Amino acid sequence: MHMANIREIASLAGVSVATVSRVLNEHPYVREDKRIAVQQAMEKLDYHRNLTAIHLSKGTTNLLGVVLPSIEIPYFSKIVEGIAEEGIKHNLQLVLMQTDYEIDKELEALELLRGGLIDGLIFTSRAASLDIIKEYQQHGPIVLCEDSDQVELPSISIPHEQAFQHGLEYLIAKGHTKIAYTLGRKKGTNSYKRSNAYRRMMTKINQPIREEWVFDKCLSIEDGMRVMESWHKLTEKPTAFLVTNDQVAAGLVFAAKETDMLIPEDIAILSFDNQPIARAMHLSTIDIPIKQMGRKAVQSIKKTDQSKKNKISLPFQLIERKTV
Amino acid sequence: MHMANIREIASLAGVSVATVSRVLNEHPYVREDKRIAVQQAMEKLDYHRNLTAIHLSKGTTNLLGVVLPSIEIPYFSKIVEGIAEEGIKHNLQLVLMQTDYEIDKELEALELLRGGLIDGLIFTSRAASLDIIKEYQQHGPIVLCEDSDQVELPSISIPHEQAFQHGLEYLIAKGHTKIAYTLGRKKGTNSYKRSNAYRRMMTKINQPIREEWVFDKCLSIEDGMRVMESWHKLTEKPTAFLVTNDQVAAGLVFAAKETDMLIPEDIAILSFDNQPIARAMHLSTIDIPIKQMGRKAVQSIKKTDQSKKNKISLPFQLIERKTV
DNA sequence: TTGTATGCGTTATCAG
DNA sequence: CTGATAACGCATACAA
Repeated sequence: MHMANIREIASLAGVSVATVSRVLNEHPYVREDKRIAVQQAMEKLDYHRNLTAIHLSKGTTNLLGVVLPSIEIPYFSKIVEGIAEEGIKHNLQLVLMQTDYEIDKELEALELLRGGLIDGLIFTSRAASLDIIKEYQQHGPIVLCEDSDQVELPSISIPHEQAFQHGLEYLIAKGHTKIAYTLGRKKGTNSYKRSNAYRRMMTKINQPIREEWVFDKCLSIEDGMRVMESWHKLTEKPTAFLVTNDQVAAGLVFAAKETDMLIPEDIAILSFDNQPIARAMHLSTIDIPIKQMGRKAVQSIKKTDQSKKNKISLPFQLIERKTV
Repeated sequence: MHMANIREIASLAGVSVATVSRVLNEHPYVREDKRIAVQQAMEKLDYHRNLTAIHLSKGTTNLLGVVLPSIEIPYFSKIVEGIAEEGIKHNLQLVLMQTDYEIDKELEALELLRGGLIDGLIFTSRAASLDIIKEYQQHGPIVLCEDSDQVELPSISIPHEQAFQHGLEYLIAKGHTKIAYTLGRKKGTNSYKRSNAYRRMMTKINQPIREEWVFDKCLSIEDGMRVMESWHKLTEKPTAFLVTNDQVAAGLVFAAKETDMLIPEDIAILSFDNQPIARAMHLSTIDIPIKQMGRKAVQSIKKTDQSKKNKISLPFQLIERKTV
């Protein structure tokens, strides 16, 4: 099946390609009879525009890149959901890039931006350094979904340090002083903030910082179960956990059940996100407007004045349920 | 910042654009000194290829479309994970299209194929009719992730009818005859197969088909909880549930706990997928190689002879745990 | 209101 | 081994 192009339409309709292009793009100033002739020609040859050609000609693609470590983690798929919903309003298609936190893959995403394949790029999380990422700003808007201190790159997040502190204060108010915590990725910016809050808080209430009480690479239910299992091996045992997300909390709860431990009597658990599973399991958690983050990220990309407001902070909210 | 093009490189290096293109594409037959001159020119002008131009010239984009109703449902994000992993091997980028089962959005995806923006399209699920989709095959490979009877469109799936029957037989062997079931989307092909198996099996064991025992639109934890709540209102109550996926099963279990019902004593629950939550909650479930489906879908797209094997069937496996 | 000509940045053919 | 030149398909400034 042959794909007709704009030239063939023009000749069949007895007009120039410019006129065809005009009716294609709904320009004013094209005589009605010609417009009709063109439309009939398009109909007859089953004409449809070649999008790549349009992109080359216009120098823009309406494609938005999204880098994320893994789509299977609910936190990220929810951000993507938000990005997708907002993207549709702006007529943007999403190019998804799963990186597993491999810097090379993140660089590939950046190269797509430089290569003009995507008009903008959202990092839902990252492993690459800011200095590297900044370099690519000249090729298109980039936004980070993290609680960043710098202002050269737009970012959007909840204030993680505050939120974590708030969680700790809540646990302390409930009588806990021996508090362990888990992180998704120790090296991440958000994790860094959370650790900051932890150290500050522990110092304040005169508790030592125990390295064996911080668990890295905790993102899934299985990770949560693994943490609970290692809890049993601890010589000194914490009485409360402040964890990465609801999945990890769920894993902790499931594993606790295996050994007939009582939540929150034996161990209190507070998590982040407030995903559906948290409500279903009565998990106490700190709500994060994740989908909203995705939406705002797209809006930030679309803003022409990327310089105007570089750092967007969203609210969090502690939800009291039955695990603390 | 100006983006240099191939012509500028050519003139700076004192060669033709053809030669530049040759070193760019690592062609043989280009003299070493010229190659070096070109490379130095590229270095000096910080040259990087424009991907859109390449795509237009080559008539191919290395972009693969993926349509799915919602990325938040673990079943779909896991397929995407498989697609992403396999896609990376073939140097494919993913264009994700969330449709919420709206036909218009599926049509948009098909238009991207026709417009040459994507080289192929994977339907992880669909609402549009096969007749419509078939029309677009001329513009690129399309593959369906469903248990399809037709052979004009390539498809990949587990045999849902067999699998559902297997599940029913297991429940029956455990002494159940009053069996309810849930579906993700009644109109979907896979659901259709499941319903077929149900009707056949109920007839076989001389049980009536009760419309109030089939629950539509069940995909999430919340849906599962909702179903359990409506169970209480049933005049005639089933003793077992065969449900869409592990999330729905989890919802049933959580809701059951609210009213102190015992699983499996009061109600048996068997689900599909075997996602991590199933192991964590000791859910009896029918394992589906979801990620593998995604991988195979990409492989099927890449195969030149789309006619060769149009229907791929993957194995399923019943995992006995503690909810039946 | 319309057409011509040029540009977008590559690749590929073909002659040399 | 190299270069001129024609695609690829569309948009658009400019002239008419």
